[in-house]
Amino acid sequence: MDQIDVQKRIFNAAREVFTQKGFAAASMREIAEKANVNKGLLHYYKWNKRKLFLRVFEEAFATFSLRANEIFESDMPIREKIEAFVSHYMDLLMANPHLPAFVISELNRHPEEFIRRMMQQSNRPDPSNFILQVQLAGEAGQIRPVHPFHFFLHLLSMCVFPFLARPMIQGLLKIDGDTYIQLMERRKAEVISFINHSINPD
Amino acid sequence: MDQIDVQKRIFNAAREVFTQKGFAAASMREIAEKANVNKGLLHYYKWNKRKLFLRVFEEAFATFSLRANEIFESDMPIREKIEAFVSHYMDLLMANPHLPAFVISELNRHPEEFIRRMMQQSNRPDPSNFILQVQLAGEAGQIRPVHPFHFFLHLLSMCVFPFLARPMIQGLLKIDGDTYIQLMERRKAEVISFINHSINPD
DNA sequence: GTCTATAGGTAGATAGAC
DNA sequence: GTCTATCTACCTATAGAC
Repeated sequence: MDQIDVQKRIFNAAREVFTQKGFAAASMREIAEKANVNKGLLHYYKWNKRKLFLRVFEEAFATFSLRANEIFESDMPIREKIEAFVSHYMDLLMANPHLPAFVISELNRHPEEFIRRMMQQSNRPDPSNFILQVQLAGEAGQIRPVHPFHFFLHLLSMCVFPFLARPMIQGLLKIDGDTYIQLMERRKAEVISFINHSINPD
Repeated sequence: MDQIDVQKRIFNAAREVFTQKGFAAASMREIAEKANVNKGLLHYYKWNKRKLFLRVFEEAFATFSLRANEIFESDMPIREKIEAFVSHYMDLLMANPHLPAFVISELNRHPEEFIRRMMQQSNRPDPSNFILQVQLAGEAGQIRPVHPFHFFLHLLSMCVFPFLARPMIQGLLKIDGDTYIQLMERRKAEVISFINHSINPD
């Protein structure tokens, strides 16, 4: 572990601490300890708490928005695209189960700054292609006409929310983390089926 | 404002500060200032930061779980109950638009403690009645048979998630807070219609 | 590059005057 | 009940020895 480049050790430690504790509860001391470097070194490498946090947050946010854009902008028929989104996006969420809560928490802590900063970046989420496709598919009779933006929100909500409410759901069902992942794996088919039944033309 | 009972002023200030900043970023000084009382008074009234926070969190959590239980345990046919839930729960969310992010953030910050503490309380969320009703309605052919727990999750997700992702959605659509509320008011009918189309028997 | 020491600030909590 | 003053602990960040 100590073999790895110091810069990388610092950043990995920062990711771990910030995503677990959030900006306010995190400390530079803890990041330094976890990276096995001296506190002073963080500043030698031109980091401060805010810069380190912004890098971690942007990486986390980009993880989710890039994958979503990838799928939304791909060249697939609407139903396949919905299936691909549910399947691949939930895979991503299962691989990073605590990142969604981190992003949502910090995003709501400074909403104006978030809107200002993130929405000017190239990696911002952009479902416009998908929304247009839903609109056109409805007009062409391929699917039941639905409000395209709200449909996008339905899709995203059903995939992401269970990971935000995870502690509550684990408490309700009295299940452990592994069982939770199994439940989410099973959920993919449930979400796809639920959506497909809703958008079948009358 | 200074007329109000000191205890109530303290608690109102605590609610405001904690829900806006979260536990870690909140300070007793700020709560005291907002309540127009001396810092020392907070401790005179036997409060400390943790106790004050727990009261605020429990109140916020109970707000959402009590209303949900109320609807889930009411005596209504399944379709009416779904409509009532979407309508009344989204009303509650619109009336407290920043509480969901607060609850989800803090809940994920200490998941084990949350599961231990909240799930033993009388006001914990309990959708078991609703889940059973969905199961029975499916068997009776009133609705298409669906996985009852995942269906409950679909319903909750579509109502709550848009309030958690609010800054992102406002950024995407370039709309202000008032327009957002209008969008959510409109959303009620979209969610109800989306669900109804999905659960119509084949 | 890596360390120690410390500056400078703010946090929660308490003691005691009034 | 309400105030001031203060304690202890921790934070970020920096200066400077090695």
